[in-house]
Amino acid sequence: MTRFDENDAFEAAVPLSRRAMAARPQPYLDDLNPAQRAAVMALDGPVLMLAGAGTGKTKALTARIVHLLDSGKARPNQILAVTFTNKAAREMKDRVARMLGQVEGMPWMGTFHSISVKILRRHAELVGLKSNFTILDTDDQLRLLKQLIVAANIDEKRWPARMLAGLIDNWKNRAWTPAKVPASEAGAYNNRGTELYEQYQHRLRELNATDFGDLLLHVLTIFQAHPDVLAQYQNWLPYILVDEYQDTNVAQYMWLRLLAQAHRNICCVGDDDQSIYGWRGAEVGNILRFEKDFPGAQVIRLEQNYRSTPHILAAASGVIAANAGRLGKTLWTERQEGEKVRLIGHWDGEEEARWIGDEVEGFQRGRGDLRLFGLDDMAILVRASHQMRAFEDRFLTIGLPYRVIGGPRFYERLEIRDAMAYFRLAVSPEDDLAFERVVNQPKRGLGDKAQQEIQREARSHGLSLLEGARGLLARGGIGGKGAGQLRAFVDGIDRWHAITLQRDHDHIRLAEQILDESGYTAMWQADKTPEAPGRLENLKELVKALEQFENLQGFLEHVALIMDNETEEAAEKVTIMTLHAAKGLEFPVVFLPGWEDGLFPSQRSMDESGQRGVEEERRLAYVGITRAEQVCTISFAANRRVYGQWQSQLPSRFIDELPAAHVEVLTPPGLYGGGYGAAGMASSLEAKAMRADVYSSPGWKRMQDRGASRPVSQPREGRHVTIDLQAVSAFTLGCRVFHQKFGYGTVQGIEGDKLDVAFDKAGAKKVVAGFVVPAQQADDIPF
DNA sequence: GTTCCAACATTTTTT
DNA sequence: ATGTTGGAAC
Repeated sequence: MTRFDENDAFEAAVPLSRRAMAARPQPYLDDLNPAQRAAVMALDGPVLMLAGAGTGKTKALTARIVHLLDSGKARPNQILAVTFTNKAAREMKDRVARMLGQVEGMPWMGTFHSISVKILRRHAELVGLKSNFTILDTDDQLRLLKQLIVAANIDEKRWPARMLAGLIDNWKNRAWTPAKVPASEAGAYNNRGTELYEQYQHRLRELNATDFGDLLLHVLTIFQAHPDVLAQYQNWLPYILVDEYQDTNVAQYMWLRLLAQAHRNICCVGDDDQSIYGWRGAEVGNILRFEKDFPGAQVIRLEQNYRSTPHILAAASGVIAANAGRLGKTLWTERQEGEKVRLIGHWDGEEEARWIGDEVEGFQRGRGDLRLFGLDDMAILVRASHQMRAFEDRFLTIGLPYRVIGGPRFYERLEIRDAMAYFRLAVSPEDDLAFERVVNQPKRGLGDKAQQEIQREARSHGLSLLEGARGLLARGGIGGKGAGQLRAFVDGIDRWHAITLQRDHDHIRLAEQILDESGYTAMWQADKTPEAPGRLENLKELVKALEQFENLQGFLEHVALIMDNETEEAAEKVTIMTLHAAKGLEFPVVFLPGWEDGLFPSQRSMDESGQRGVEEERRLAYVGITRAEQVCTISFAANRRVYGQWQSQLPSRFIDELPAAHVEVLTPPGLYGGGYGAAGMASSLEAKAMRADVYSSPGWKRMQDRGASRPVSQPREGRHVTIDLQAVSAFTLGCRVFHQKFGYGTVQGIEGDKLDVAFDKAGAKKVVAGFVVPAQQADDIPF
């Protein structure tokens, strides 16, 4: 973690010296194109940099920072540079450092959350917190909510805590404090949503804790309620830069607007076509209305692409063109060479994995006239993480080294979270959530009963759980084997806590001591399940990670905000990851498998968000294609096993949108000459004929022999039926409908453009009317 | 208090 | 198919 001087960050703005104004060579401007240079030089007034994929936006952004400093306009601590991820923040820091040779003085470069924490620690008392508040992660949050749900006598089965957590998160993303949640949301979570939200916030305050949403929301509240504090920050930070602006949610937007109001010197960089986080509150609208929010804003488009071949750009543009309401950009490149985007259909998912494995090996050895590619140059980008498995299986079989990005993160693993809870207890023994997590981990014979006793004791005296336990032991309120174990646990915490208070204690040694004395290490050593050795390994790694910090406290703070795990192994490997994880990356060779309707675009996205959902999926397709520098291969399978069930698939509607002139359709290899290779590009009638062909093919018979079931009739027309809002009237209560994925069902309810449908096979689901057809329409289509 | 089995869900993910 | 979770049996 980059260390910075607290005082430096909060130092009042000092008039600039003249020395910086002196003429100096400005090499960082030299290798910019005209658009980039315009974005860098426009230092007065609001700027929106619309930067398409691969157009050098990070370069322009960092050059702008350097220019701000170099021209003497701003001192390093006067620039607020916000990103979404730690990775992006790190990259920006690195690049500024490379251009300038130092970043120590840039205390306000970081993620929305890390900057918010810095502000909130200073003004915590304004929102009823102490400045040493703890930051809860999703797990702690859920446990807290569960307690509230139980206390409120709600059936947790029908109203899961996850749902409430999601709801509260959504509200916080929209900057709604409990008091500001609009009446229209009153029905949420069985009519008790707002009430529980309020209780939750109350509990958090009692625990002197915040969740991630609070970090932003509290700062927002402070800014709104205390104009003097806001004015202070406005003066401190007259220059604002924002990366990935298309991903900001309403709370972040308000946060930014308040800070930018005074000086109006804000530069936002983003690409409306790459907004793929709508489902977690990102508002494309923020970028679309930038010019309205900041009148007189300059909009600068970066359109020259330095990454991909013309064919790849054309394919991506063709797909994204189908979206409505874009700001619009036309990517171009000076490059001439390059091959077309390749499209291939496969019989099933396994064949697809096999083929891609072969291709990867082919590229590695050098394929025809193409240059050799290393494994690091190749990536497989999937829509959903469960698609990764097929590739892992295949690559293991053929011994192809691969790396999966986006598995469960290190700090989210069970054993790491347990160990961290022990550390938390050692640092702050009053941390009740940590106490709860590990009192009985390893098993100490302290089950529900004993824990309830501790709770009661603590609550009745207004003490922490640890003190409650101590009190219970003192008055003999607990008996048997549990008592001795609890005594040892309490003593242990006291002992460890005492050590943390010593100056110059060895915190690494302490960590080892905690894990040993608590019996936690022993617990995993005794465990004979196959994953136990791995877990022990992880614990060792955790202790090693401590070396970079001065004490446990600093480490815990870091982990709460960072939560990532960048163990980069050197060996060459193919990368497998989701499309979401791939944003911001690039690879010479990209494979995009699984382009089948229902998988990509995802059925759920369409059912829940209708046309808006399809548009976001389409942006995801755009992100996918534009990751490729030289070779981009899109593929789909006619049959796929989904949750252990064979399903016949239709090529993605996005395949229909690919501009044929830039696509090379590869003949499907193998036995099954069903003609699926071009199905996605054929007219619907032809496609239907081809499907009929496939179902009568020997290949399909063979699949049936292997246990595949005959697919539900999936009318291709269904994919393109778009029923406008009035046409919801085509549906009545009780009418029969047909859905691509779930088959036949009966309409149970109608709300707006959503239908509540009881499907014969899949149970009750809510779907957008545009994505089901009246049953008789489906019956008309022969199969 | 612990272990085992049936029911259940199952896009995407950062902080 | 597979992993998680809650409740019943031990």
